[in-house]
Amino acid sequence: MPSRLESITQQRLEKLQRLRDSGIDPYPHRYRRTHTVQQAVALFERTERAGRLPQRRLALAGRIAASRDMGKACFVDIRDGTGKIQVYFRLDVLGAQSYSLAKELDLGDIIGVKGHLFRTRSGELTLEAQELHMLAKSLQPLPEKWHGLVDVEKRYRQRYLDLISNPQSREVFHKRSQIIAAMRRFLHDQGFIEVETPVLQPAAGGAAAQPFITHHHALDQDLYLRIATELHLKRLIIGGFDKVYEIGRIFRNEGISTKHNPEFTTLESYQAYADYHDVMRMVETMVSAIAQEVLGTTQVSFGEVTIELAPPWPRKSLREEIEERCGLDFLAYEDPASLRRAMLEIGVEVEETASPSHLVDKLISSLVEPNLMQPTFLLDYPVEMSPLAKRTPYNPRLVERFEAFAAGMEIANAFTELNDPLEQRERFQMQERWRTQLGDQEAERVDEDFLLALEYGMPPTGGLGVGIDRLVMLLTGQQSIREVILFPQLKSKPPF
RNA sequence: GGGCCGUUAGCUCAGGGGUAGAGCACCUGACUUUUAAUCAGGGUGUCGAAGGUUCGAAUCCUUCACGGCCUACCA
Repeated sequence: MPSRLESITQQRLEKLQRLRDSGIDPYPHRYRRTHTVQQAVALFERTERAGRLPQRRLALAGRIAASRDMGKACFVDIRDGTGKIQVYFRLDVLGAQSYSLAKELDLGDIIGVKGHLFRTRSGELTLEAQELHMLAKSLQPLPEKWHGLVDVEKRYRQRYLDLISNPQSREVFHKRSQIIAAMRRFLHDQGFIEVETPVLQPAAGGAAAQPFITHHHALDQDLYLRIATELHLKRLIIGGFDKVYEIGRIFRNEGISTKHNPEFTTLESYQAYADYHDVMRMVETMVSAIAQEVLGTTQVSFGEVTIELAPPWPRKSLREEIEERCGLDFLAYEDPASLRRAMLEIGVEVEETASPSHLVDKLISSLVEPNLMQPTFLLDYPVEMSPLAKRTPYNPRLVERFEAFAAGMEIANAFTELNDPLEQRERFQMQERWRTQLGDQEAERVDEDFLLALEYGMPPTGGLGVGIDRLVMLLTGQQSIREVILFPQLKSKPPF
């Protein structure tokens, strides 16, 4: 006995053969449509308002999303990239031969139809087809029309089915595109130029993370996929591009969760002669401008809460914020071991081998981050966890760095960039010591090539990193990063 | 990595020791303005996989695979 799947496919294959036998190419090379669905609707509504009867014959094309067969007439809904419209086939209009083709249509087939528009008795705008062409025969059944595709794994593995059957999913990715376009416009209007820097690097730096490793055969050399775009963009500031940005994919060889995908997209921007206060103003202005442009509002819903993105966002000292949350002043501890003991007392456990940079980070991620629903800037981080940022004038143990939080997520990270090449070398060396002594695989390495660039002189600079995927989550109300990445990373499955 | 939950027809889901079920989709027939079309008929399946318990396993047990959520690490 053939399986269920094979028998369906067999039925479709027989239909396919019948099409070919009757001289119809089921996969023609092109179809000249005159209008998209959206354009057709707009055209009809214009003529309707002008009190005229639409005369013009239109050619539309799309995938069959539903069909209602009435015997000697039938209705199908077709969908293209712009919308859905009903098509009406009549035996007496179409003729026996074309009508028999219409009767053979399956949900999922892609067709072209030519005819004119009218309104049915119930007022639905409909194209009465005088011609019908098969543009691509579908051999697989589509998910159910009413519930759509629900199976989460299938939605991610076969995203095209998700997009065909779930309008909400189409909407999220459409918005993602608009968000990134709005971001580019904003940066362009501010005088930033967009650049591209290498993904393949001899050493991965610019962030605390483990890289993916690969190998170049011709060079016979190991290369790393970038974990940040930071160090190359600063080289461009040194090169005299005063405002640069890159929107690009970066790769981190770490865990996967609702907030983490191994490859994700960041915006990094660098502005000469600016500090982190200037960058703060830019972030709050940019995010609210994007929301206004794409969503038409600066208020977004996220789970149970409504988030107001209009500037100004509150600025709070990281040190005071942590002290408010748990009574612990991280500056009161001179060495990592005593801070670690104090954290243990308030129930925050950290591994024995954790490097100093991990300690405060742990306090932030467990106590602060989940509680910051409204957009908030936290300012001035410990120097140990920010090897690329400049110290504050008022306390050498802190750097001019901020992170922006919203919806319980970190969405941006920025600092006044360290431009003293000798101090930068010392900071790298401190990181290198953690790597060798504490086994901190995420510590920065001494990057001689970057240090050489710094030695030529980098102007005072404000730098910024924004997690685009998380920003899209925030603006579309999605609770999982997989809902805003078209093809999220999943474990491979054995073939069917 | 740890914990909990899930995997049954193409899709959405019931069924929890005794012949494999429903709706949609699909197939056959009727119907020339339907729209979750309607009406009559048809079940198309490796119950995620492999072992085990049992007279008998979709159901109970073990292991494994994949996924979801929480947790740990990171952004």
